[in-house]
Amino acid sequence: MMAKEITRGQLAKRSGCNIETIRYYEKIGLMPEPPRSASGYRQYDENHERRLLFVMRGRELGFTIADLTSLLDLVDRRAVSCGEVEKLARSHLRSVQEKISDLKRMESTLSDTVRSCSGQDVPDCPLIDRLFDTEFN
Amino acid sequence: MMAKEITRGQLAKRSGCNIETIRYYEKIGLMPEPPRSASGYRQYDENHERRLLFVMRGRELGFTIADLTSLLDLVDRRAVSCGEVEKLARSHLRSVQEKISDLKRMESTLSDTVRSCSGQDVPDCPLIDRLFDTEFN
DNA sequence: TGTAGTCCCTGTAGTAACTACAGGGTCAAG
DNA sequence: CTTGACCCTGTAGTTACTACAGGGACTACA
Repeated sequence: MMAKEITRGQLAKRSGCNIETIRYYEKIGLMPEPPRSASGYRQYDENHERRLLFVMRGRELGFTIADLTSLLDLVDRRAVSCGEVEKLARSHLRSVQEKISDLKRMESTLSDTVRSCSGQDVPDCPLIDRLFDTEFN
Repeated sequence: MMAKEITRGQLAKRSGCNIETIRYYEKIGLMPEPPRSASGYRQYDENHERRLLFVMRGRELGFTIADLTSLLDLVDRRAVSCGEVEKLARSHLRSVQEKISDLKRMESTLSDTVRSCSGQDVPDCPLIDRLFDTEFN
């Protein structure tokens, strides 16, 4: 089989991942150390690209590096158990939902407060008042 | 007027702020350096407490330290302009709204995917497939 | 053959907003 | 006078990258 290896820069371009991030993922063990050319250049193949895309998609879904390390470890050990993965994913889902509700709380307070702003160049400001006001914990 | 100064630990307890965080806020200039007792203990008064609560409420609303530095700078210079504050707050509000929509996208993908999980101890898993699948960018 | 430009290599530092030590001094109670 | 709970300082660790600096390698072109 023909290898058609690519460099780190090429992998970065193809995947859309920052070139330094690829090296970072290697350093923390999320990406394997690829073989090197005679002059020390990293040589990546389709498996590396596949794995990098896995990581990138996982990150887009908000999984932590630790989560992805666990998931890829299951894959690497050929020990994927849908039940286990689901457990991790559901726990992540809950944390995403918590973040959403935190942010929604912020959003409603912010928009309520900003709505009552005059927008004029005056020293009296509802937001400043609200932040100083002892009534709001 | 009677001063009734309190220590850092007391301020921490009263405000609910972590004791180390108070020192951190001082280091980055968000809190002023308080006077010291003869033996070097920090002595805080109501103004410090008020300011700390301002910062804590601001952080709860998701403002960055830089935002709060700007806001408090306006206050300190007695140059609060509701228009200016509103501009900052609206820009922050937009970023909160963006975060919400990012998280909602994550949430829907995650819950869709997890819903199709068998939850059984089997190697075939929709989430893993989805992360590996080239169809999903 | 020389050289310019673009890659790649390494290690390290910086980002945000804290949080948690270690190693030492202080203060109040018994 | 000792014990325990405080306070002080500086520094390192956390998350997930990102951005250098200083040096080698490779390609194209004159």
